[in-house]
Amino acid sequence: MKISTRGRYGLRAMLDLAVFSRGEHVALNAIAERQNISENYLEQVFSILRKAGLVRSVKGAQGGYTLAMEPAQVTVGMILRALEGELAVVDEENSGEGVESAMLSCLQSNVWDPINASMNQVADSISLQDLVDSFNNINEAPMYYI
Amino acid sequence: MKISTRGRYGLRAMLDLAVFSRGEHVALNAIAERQNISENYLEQVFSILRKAGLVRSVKGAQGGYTLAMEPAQVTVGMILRALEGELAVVDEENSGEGVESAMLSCLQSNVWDPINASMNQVADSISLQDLVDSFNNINEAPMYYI
DNA sequence: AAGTAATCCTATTTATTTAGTATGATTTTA
DNA sequence: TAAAATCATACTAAATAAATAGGATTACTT
Repeated sequence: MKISTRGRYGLRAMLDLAVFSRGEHVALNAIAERQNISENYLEQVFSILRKAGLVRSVKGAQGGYTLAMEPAQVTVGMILRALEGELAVVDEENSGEGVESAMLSCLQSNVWDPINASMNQVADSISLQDLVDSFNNINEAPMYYI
Repeated sequence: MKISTRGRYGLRAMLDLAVFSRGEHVALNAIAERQNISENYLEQVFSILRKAGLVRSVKGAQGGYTLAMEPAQVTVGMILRALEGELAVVDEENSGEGVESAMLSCLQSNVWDPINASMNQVADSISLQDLVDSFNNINEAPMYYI
């Protein structure tokens, strides 16, 4: 029922990147330090984000990561689905017969599908830019992304 | 990210009870058999449901379980919260300071809270009676609850 | 050209949670 | 009194999650 640390760390790291990178590469150890996350573990998370096309990497000294798209183009849903797989509270396939199977289908279409749809809809309605704006507001420090 | 078997089994068992009990006690082994669930495991699930006030039990031979309320009064949300705890994808408390903490609050209020709210809203909008109706429709066998 | 700072890759370990099993006690009906 | 059921709890096994570790590769800098 809970989103794992991978998803939570990853979303937070993406927000960190959006707030602090200003188009330049940011090394993982900077993010890891700011966010108090194990650098080794963050590497695994960024490997997923990179393969999903959400961040770009530059290897070598002075390398690091940048967002692959504008913050306004990236939704929370895209990030979470990349890290956690389909945003779904249940995904049983069910192709049997009988009472058990009929109830499983009934629950799938009346309960799980609507819950899954609403989660995805909310997650897709929030962009990384929305988070950046909110964060800057909270911090009352509109110094980033001038 | 997934609802555990406890929640899934429990919801299915509640639907089974609503469909098949017609106000009489139903023994766990009947449900376990119909739904293909380990009886021992179902016992644990029903222990939770009983303590949550969702079912009533009668001990001894010819005993069993009945719903504690009318199916129209019980929502999917009530059942799932009883079995799974708060329906929330994240619940970190966070009372620190600094960038890390500010981002955690930002994500909590902009992402997790809205997702949690929408899940609960959907789950609370579906009653057990809705599921019974849908199940009977699917089965085209309006023979229960005459 | 060498050294260094970074990503990249993947194996291993540890901890936690989930799922299921087992057993015996208690209660009530027949 | 026997049988059928809930009740309670302890235990085990499997799966998943979280973190750690270490080396390979790449590219910048001096």
